[in-house]
Amino acid sequence: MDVRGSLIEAIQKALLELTLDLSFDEIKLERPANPDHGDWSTNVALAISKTLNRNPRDLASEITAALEHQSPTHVEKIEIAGPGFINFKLEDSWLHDVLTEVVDAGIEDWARHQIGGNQKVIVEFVSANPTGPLHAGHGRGACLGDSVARLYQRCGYSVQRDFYINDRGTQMKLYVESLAAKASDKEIPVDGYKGEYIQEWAAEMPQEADPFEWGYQRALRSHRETLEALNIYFDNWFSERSMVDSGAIEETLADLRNADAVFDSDGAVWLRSTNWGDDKDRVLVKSNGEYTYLLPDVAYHRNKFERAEALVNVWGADHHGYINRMHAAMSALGHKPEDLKIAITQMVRLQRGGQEVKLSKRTGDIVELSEVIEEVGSDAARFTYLLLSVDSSQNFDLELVAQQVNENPVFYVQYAHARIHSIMKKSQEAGITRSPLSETNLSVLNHPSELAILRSLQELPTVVLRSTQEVAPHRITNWSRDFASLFHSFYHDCRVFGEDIDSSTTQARLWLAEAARIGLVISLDLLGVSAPTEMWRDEEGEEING
RNA sequence: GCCCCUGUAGCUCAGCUGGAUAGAGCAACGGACUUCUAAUCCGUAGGCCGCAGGUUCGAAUCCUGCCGGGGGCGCCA
Repeated sequence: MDVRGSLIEAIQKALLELTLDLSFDEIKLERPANPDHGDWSTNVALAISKTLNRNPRDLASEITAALEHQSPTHVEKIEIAGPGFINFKLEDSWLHDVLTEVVDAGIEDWARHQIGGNQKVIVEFVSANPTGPLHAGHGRGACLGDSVARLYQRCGYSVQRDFYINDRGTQMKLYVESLAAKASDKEIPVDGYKGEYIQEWAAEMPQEADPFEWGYQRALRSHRETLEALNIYFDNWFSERSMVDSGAIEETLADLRNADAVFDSDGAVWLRSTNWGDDKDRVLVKSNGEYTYLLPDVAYHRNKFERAEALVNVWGADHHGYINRMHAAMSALGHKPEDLKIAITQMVRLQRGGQEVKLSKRTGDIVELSEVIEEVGSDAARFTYLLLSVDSSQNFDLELVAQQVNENPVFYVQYAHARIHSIMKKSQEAGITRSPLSETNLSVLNHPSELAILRSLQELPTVVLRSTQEVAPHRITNWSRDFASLFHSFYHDCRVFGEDIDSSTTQARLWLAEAARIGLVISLDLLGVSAPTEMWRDEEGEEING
């Protein structure tokens, strides 16, 4: 059991002595921001004082007295502060235990959770129409979805990545018509696609090819290649058309009818989504007999629920109005809304040197995601897309991310990793071998910079958990920045080896570096960013990754 | 008009499941390379947390209203 758990248990026991029965989860233990407030702190006395109608400081002193009888491990001092906080000052040894835990768990198991219980989760993301290349805005959803999938995996879920392909319907028809028109030098339809790529792809298309099938495959290949450049791979490319062929769409409609969730009006078939909190009922089948976008998508979600117990969708901000109707449809089919989690990413505004670059797919002046990757590199692209909360809109400045290394934190984090490798390599070259951890005296680690690294490592499991629950990989990005900063400080303050460093210190610091490496690799992997072992910079200041 | 996101340092943003003195990066200024990579480190300065109420022992965080910014409100996808 870690310190946190044993402290909470101790508090629980102390409360029982005062005939107060609180559950483990009711007792909050926090890491205070101010070091003067100790290593851990609880507000439990404040929280219960109201219902007991007692003075919180009196309660705190009674709880503290009961705690002191138990003398919990690592606890050096217990203090009451402010309105009634109970602060625990711990011996440094608790952090030395953290080091051992981290190294024992390793990259594989530190900050890994089993809360998923191998439950199947499908993360659906990107799902861009196969009507043209992915643009820069898709990058955010792509990086987010992939990172969320990695987070779920780390929390013990069995994850599949799904890409839903709208390979039928109006937009597809317009795309194919545009492509065919361009190929035969005819006028592109009024609402058609007019981007540069239409011309390029039309020129590639063999004369005898079926524009529909060829155009569809061409767009899919474009998507696949771009995503692979970001190291993103899908388990399922799910075709909308396939559900027409299999009858799944009609089955879905029948299921909705059986659930009394549809009605006919004005010659159209409607989903009674207002029954489940939507502002309007929604058309499923138009009066001309064609499906709207909604019905096949409902069928697709029905299919996903056949394959998994929980679903996560990553949608763009323009789809937010769609959440209610999809939840309504799933409720009608007997699923729980909380089993379909929908993350909305706010807009990405692409800029180049402060000048806005338009994202529109139909102006013909698009910036493709592949161009972004080419310009800034996969690592910088992923890190940048995952830097902000998805609730904030993002200005992604290509020039800044590609060139101004100082404003670009990805290199800062990767450099910390490269430095660790350099320490390992150089110490080996100096003839130092790392002795087993069990034979290493960690108590020499007492410099604030050393202890700060261990404190931060101790927090990573919590960060991972919250990141997953909140669909918020940016917490990982921010943790990795803060952690890299702590490592760089340590690097400066504490030399690992050299003439004036005794061998026991060298040994302990080598293990500290190893623990730091584990933390960095885990966090970078969750972001899908590489962890280079060397990074050098040439004389012009351009970065070169090794 | 309705719905979603948002407003925190000059700029870009964390922090929001209520906690103690609100943080980081960049920009500005001043320091640190004979030593494991200076892509680094240390320091200084910089804040009515949009505004006004409310709840609370305690509010950047929760609630209400207002103001500003972005997005969405089709038998389009």
